[in-house]
Amino acid sequence: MTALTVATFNINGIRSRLPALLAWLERERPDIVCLQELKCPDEAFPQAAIEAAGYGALWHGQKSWNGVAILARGMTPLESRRGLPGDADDSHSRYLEAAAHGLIVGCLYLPNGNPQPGPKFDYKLAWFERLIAHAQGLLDSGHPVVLAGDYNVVPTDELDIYSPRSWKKDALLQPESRAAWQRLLAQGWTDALRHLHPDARIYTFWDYFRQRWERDAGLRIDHLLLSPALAPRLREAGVDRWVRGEPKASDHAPTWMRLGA
DNA sequence: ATGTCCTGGATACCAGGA
Repeated sequence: MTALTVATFNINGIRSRLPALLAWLERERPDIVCLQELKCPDEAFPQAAIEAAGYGALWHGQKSWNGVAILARGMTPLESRRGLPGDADDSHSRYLEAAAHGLIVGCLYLPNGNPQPGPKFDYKLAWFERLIAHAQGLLDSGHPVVLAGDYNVVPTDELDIYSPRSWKKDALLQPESRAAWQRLLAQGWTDALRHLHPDARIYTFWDYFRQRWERDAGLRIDHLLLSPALAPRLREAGVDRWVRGEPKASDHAPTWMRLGA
């Protein structure tokens, strides 16, 4: 086994953000990348540019919204699942799973759920239940698994958000969202960033509104979870904040962890 | 309520989503 960097990045439109993605890949050279919010139909995915950067890719896109991809440096990931089980009528492209560099990687874009209450929030919670059910199966397999992506959940009011005041009614902070997150973790998953930095304020998303980047008014909603088989390899984790400060940046920054050999 | 930025459809802006 070799050391690996695994990252997740909500890119908010892969076509308009392709130069930013390529610059980040070149500078940080992650081994595995989970991307969300491609906002791009399958036929328009920029495969050639990503391959030229040294990455094989799988993608599950759709027109206008959602869309997830898994990149692996020097290889093409081997797809194991496209879409979460449990609802044949769910047309959103929000889950993709593959084997790469000796890991099973689940890349997810959990529904935002706003406004709440309402049908979008119900969809979020139902999607979360399907994720929890599927995650249990992954744990039962005993394989080394990473579940990475935009969970659209701020785990706590204290270290995961600059101030909860103006977000109290937001779907990202609701008790139901947080309870689902806690039930997922209670299966045995390790929240990589929080595990290594138990007392640090960590943000991965800064809203475009109201100069929230300039004020460092962020939220931690992009998460990397490790299965018990993999947790002993966790060495480092962080957020590539420099990406958020570039011109025309996504509202999220890449979030990563380093696994030892 | 406000603010910004993406996509797509039909225009020289708007709607929908986040």
